[in-house]
Amino acid sequence: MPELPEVETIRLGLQNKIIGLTIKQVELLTPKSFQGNPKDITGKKIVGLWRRAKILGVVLESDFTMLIHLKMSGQLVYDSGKRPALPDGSRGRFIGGHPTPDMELQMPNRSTRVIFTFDDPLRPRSETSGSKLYFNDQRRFGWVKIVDSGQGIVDSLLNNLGPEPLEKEFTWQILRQNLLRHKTLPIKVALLDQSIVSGIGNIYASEACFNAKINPKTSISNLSDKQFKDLHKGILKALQDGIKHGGSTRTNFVDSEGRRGYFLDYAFVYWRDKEPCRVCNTTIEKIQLRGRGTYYCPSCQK
DNA sequence: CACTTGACCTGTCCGC
DNA sequence: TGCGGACAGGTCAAGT
Repeated sequence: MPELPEVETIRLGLQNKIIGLTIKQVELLTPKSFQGNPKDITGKKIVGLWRRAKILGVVLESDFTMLIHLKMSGQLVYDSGKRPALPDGSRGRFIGGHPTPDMELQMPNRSTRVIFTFDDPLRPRSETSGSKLYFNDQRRFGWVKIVDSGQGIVDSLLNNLGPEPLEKEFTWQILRQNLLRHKTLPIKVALLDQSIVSGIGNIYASEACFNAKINPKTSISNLSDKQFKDLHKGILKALQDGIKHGGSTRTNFVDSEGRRGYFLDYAFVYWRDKEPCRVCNTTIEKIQLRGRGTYYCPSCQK
């Protein structure tokens, strides 16, 4: 579920917490979730943190970068060790009405795969002190990968990705050009293709089509230039709104402090089938496209 | 070549 | 109550 806005929310939260910290220990509770040698990053200081598409990069001094993909159910939760990891305010309702079991708020929990412990500058001699970063992943699709920072290795792993939608080089003309490589695809399916535009997943693909007033089934070859422009704007709005509300939590997304995101309280179509359109009151419909749930307003999106 | 399906996983929900 | 099956959705490999 983490898409660009969710990963960006995590990056923004971690940025002022872990840069400058030194990794003291790496514990692999689920070794399969971690590729590479933990020794390559142990004792190294974190000097940078970036996001490309849905991938986070943790840059370490002297040669290594740790790439993290959260896939469906990944979380990165930071615990300073100085106060409760998860403030009481986070124990809110989840969409769908599931109260959050306290157990899931404890770190570590049964979905914790990797624990990073940092040197605590305040208590450098203690073995047990130090803040921690927990990589949790219920479904184990996500991964952490240690790669050499140099020799273009990181670039080669990222170079099949399409443009970053929130960067200025992502124009409507670029969007059109990349989409026209696949003339017959339904537009919503194409938006999930990371080589066309990166970072969009199933939630924001439906929302972007709604914002542009385009039916998600529409074949790319049938789109006008006005519709490419509207789609470009619709993508930006969906992603920016997602970031503004701290991401989308349908089941288990949380930010770096364990807090849910609120975008779905403002979404127009995603997970709103059988509910009235916020614009025209028509009942929102759900269909399957390429096996993925797709939501739209049959009246606003002809 | 264009496109679809299956695999990877776990947890929840629904019908019988 | 228990059980089987569908569903959730990111990405890649394999299949049509």
